[in-house]
Amino acid sequence: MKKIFLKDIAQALNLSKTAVSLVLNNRGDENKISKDTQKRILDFAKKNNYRPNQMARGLSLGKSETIGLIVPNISDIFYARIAHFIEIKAKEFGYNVVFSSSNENAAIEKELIYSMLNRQVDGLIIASTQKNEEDILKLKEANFPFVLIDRYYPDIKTNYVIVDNFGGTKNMTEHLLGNRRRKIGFISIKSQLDALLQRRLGYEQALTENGFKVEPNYINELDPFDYQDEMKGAIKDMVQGSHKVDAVVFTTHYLAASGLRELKLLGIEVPSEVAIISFDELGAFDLVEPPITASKQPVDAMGNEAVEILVNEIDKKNLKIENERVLQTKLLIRKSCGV
Amino acid sequence: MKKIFLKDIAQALNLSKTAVSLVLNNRGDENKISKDTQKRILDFAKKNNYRPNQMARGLSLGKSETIGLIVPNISDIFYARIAHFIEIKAKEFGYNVVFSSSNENAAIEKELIYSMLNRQVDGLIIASTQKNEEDILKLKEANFPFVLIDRYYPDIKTNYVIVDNFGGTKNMTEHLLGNRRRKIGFISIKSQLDALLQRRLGYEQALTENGFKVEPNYINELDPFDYQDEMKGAIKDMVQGSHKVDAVVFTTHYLAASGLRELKLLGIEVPSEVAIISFDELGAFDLVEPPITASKQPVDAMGNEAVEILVNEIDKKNLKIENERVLQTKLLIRKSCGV
DNA sequence: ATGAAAGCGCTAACAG
DNA sequence: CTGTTAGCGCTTTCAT
Repeated sequence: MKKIFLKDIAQALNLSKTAVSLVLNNRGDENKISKDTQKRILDFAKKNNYRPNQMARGLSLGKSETIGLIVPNISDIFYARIAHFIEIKAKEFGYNVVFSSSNENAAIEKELIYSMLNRQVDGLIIASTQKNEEDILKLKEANFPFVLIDRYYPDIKTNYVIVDNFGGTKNMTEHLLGNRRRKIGFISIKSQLDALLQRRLGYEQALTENGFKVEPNYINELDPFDYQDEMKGAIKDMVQGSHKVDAVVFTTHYLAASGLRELKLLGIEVPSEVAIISFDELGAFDLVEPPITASKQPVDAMGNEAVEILVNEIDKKNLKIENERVLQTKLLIRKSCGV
Repeated sequence: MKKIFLKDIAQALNLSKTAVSLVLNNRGDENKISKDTQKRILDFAKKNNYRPNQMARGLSLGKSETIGLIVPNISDIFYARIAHFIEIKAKEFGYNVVFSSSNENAAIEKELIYSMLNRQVDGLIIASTQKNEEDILKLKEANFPFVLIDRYYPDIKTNYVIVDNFGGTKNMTEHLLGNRRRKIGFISIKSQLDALLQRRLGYEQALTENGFKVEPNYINELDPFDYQDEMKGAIKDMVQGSHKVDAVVFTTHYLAASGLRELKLLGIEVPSEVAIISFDELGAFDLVEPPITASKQPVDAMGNEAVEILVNEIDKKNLKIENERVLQTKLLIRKSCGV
């Protein structure tokens, strides 16, 4: 375990640091260093377990071979899974990943971005609060490699990998319509997030396109930090109140879970009395009673493509990878929407 | 966004780099630098958005203010949640965290440990595969700060924060016994993990202590990478076969979920035909039908304490924080165990 | 084919 | 109170 440095191996082998460095970075051949010398260096390094100090290397190279990941909350299974795929893909390209959670707070996110820049990350993957237009613009102007995931800035041209929120929700709503539900409620989160707006638009479009009209009373957007408490009222009002909704679209997995919890407490039968459907999926949605029909997001593709685009940017290979990706969700039909 | 360096601000203000560095590191007073000069420096830095290069700083200081986190799989909600708490706590102390998943593979874990060391992390938090005794020992001998979480090495004296696996499972089993279940099955994962061994011992102890004997046929340990497939057979055998078990203890949340899935497929009623109980909890276990009684692990405390112990180690403050922590689980009684 | 030397940006003795 | 100087460990130009 005792540390050995570049110069140690140079001394031991009676060579220059240059030679050693070159060989260790696989540039021995191109610098015409004798096969024999190369072998000696490599062997010695292996034998003594040489491990370059990445801070020194990074300082010298001006890069860290690290990518930064900023998400609202790493303990949200959705982001955790994305992180997982990002990690795997990043490693393929030789990058490490450092993560931080913004807690959906723009100020924190801003701080995180700069903190990561100080840390000399080579690129950034951000699931932004969408309230940091300014800093995203700065990144862009500075030509710093980054890609947005999950959420993007419609007004800024950047790399991004998102999901078709509009289409996904439209599809969900049509599924409900197809199951002869006519009074379809919509429970979402009060937020400026474009994703959430798109989900509402998708819902509305499905209705109008099919000749139904959008009933504002059927729409309820809850406080993001207080949705659990507000859910009870929302459900009562929508399902038991005068509206008598016969289905509800939940725009996130945790809303669907929370909603179902309340429905159960109120003794309301799903799907006979009310059908429910969820945008985004939870691992146990198939075990819940009734199993919840949900639109599954392609987290794997999201993570993979984000890294690919990012690394491409970093390397400036400019392989012309398409860098504005809108992925499709997949409807998993279970029992919560009836027949 | 244009980068500004320490020397830029020194030049601009006609000062030395030293002065600037000192002030920026809050050591202005102790070095008797005039309040006025300090203010000028601070103001200028703020105004020009000075951000020190952490690689340079780290190289110079010999530390990175980063802690490394190695877990089996960051997309497992259990580890994701721990990561979340670790992140928060680490930030309190001024540390960033870089994570990597070992995929429960000792070789990968080993590689990760060294890769993180190269990255000059100041300390490590590891949920180890428990197959890297050698490297853990090396860390210890090298006096490198680290703390084990979730899994530890019984034979090595280290810092660790784990959970009372034995007690938790004993408690679960007794709960079943208390509900008049007499033929209690046990489904776990085939593994060398001490945690899993302890869970089995807890189960067995509960039985013998209460005058029942351990029936090997009631115990089934599945392949970690193939448990989904093997689950069907296990359930069939145990519940429908000659054994006719009337309860089963699952040692992880994913086993419980998988087991319940099979139970449902086979049309077996829970809890009337068979009760189930889970070590460790999933967010939706209260929504599942029936809601699953589970032993909840204190992920928050686990993350928090791990960081506290680690930072204490790093700072060598030696505050004599107790550094071998065994936390208690909490049984959440729901409906899957009957009355 | 190999080595000397400068430099990445910052910190820290030490000397004034 | 401030500045000079010497590193931290590695990469890289430029001679040789």
